[in-house]
Amino acid sequence: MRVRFAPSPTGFLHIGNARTAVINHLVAQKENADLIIRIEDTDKERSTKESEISIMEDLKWMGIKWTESPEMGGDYGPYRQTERFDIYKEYTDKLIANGGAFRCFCTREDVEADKEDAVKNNKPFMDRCRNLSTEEQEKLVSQGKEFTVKFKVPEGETISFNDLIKGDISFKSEHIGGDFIIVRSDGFPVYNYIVIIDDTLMKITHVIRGEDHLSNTPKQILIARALGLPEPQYAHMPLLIGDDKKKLSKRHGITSVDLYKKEGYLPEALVNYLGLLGWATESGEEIMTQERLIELFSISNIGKSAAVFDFRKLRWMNGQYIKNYDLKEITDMFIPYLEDGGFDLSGTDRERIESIISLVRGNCEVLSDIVNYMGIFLYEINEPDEKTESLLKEDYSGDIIKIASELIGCLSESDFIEKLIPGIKEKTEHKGKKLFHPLRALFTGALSGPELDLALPLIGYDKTKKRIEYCREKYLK
RNA sequence: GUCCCCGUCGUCUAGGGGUCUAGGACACCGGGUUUUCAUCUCGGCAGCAGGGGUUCGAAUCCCCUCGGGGAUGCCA
Repeated sequence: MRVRFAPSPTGFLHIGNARTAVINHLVAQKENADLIIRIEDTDKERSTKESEISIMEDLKWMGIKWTESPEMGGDYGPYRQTERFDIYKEYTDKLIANGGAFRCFCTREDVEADKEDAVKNNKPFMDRCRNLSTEEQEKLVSQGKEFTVKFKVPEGETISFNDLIKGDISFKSEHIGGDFIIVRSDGFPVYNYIVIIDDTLMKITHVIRGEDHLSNTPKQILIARALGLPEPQYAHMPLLIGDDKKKLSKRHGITSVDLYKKEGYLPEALVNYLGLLGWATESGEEIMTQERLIELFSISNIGKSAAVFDFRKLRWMNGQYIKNYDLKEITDMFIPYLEDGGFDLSGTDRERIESIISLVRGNCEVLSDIVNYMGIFLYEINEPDEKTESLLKEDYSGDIIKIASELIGCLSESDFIEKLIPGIKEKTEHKGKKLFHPLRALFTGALSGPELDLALPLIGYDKTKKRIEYCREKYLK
């Protein structure tokens, strides 16, 4: 079994394409199949090398494993379509020679008018150049007239195939929109044409791709037939859509994998979420190792309907991974986010960093959340935000600040942890929310965060004292 | 316009004629734990798009309508 992922390098790896890649990867791992990466770069306006590089990086980051690619090579290369033009040329010549394709000299205006006419009269579109003889075609070419090459759609045929996800699909040839371009006027071949050539030449057995390609499939099958090539099995995955049920785009939030990486999503969580979208396990388990995911996965249990991409659930899932990851490893992952967030860790030993992370990881859903909590332990003073400030200005907070300030002077490094909070409680007679909320604000400058009892030892005596003094100065006039 | 695909809680889904008073997860709401927030835990709210059939019986099968998505000449 051989499957493929064939991105076009026209931007960053989109989350929808990432899902296709993940599914292909899961299938390949499950069936011990080859996974081929092919770069579909025939859109010369939009394809860029940088895009190809970033897509490959994102795939690697997600842990996708492939067996053939442009950089790795393989027995069926080259794996970049722009490097295969001589192959396509051969097939194009063959098609023109056997009447399967023809040169079309129509202008855009001609075609537009003809199509409009066809729609208006509710009859299939017929191309003007469809019946040009070879001689007439040659003559126009020699006159220097611009042309495209078109596939001549046979009349009265039915194209049907069994889609592994959608089931039996069938199209009548007169409904696929008429003769279609396979080579542009600039000589570049078009996706719909070469995709099937490459799939068969690369011995792809199962084409697993997005549903947006479903209506293109009959065209590709027709080309295969005309060329005497075998047809692969197809599996069209339902699309990923936004919460407004529309195609996922920028306005739905972040849609490219590199941005998820930047925000601090773990590749394991992304793969878990993407791999599980569209189906469910029998037992209902959702947080799974990749091995488990592969074990339970089957292309046949993917549902048929489009799925809304749920950012909230992905976040939750990512948080689960953060909470359960090996402490040393997750610390390594957090550190770059801390450095980006402006924290200087050079004076802090590794053990202390790990202790802090072990305490605050529960508050993080994405790695970048860590910057909200690290200041509690590393900065001398954490400037309270507006809400925290208004809490600190309350009378009951004032009591606490006053008592804390009196007490801290009598306490030392060795006993402040066990005596400070109990002492404040006793003297102020505050308890519950009225006690702990102001305390939290006082010690951390925020209204939420890690457990106070555990945080205090990590904050230390000096910082605690400074913060109390700071708040006394500021709020206790 | 035409063709193709799809339609179970807000979201992802389980369920494929009786075991469905429709199950789970995220989100949301409430209780408990935490002498605070979060975490964790327990509970609750909430759905078969609509209408016709078929059947003793339909979320499950068929038809229609509606809704959404996709394709339809130089994107992939």
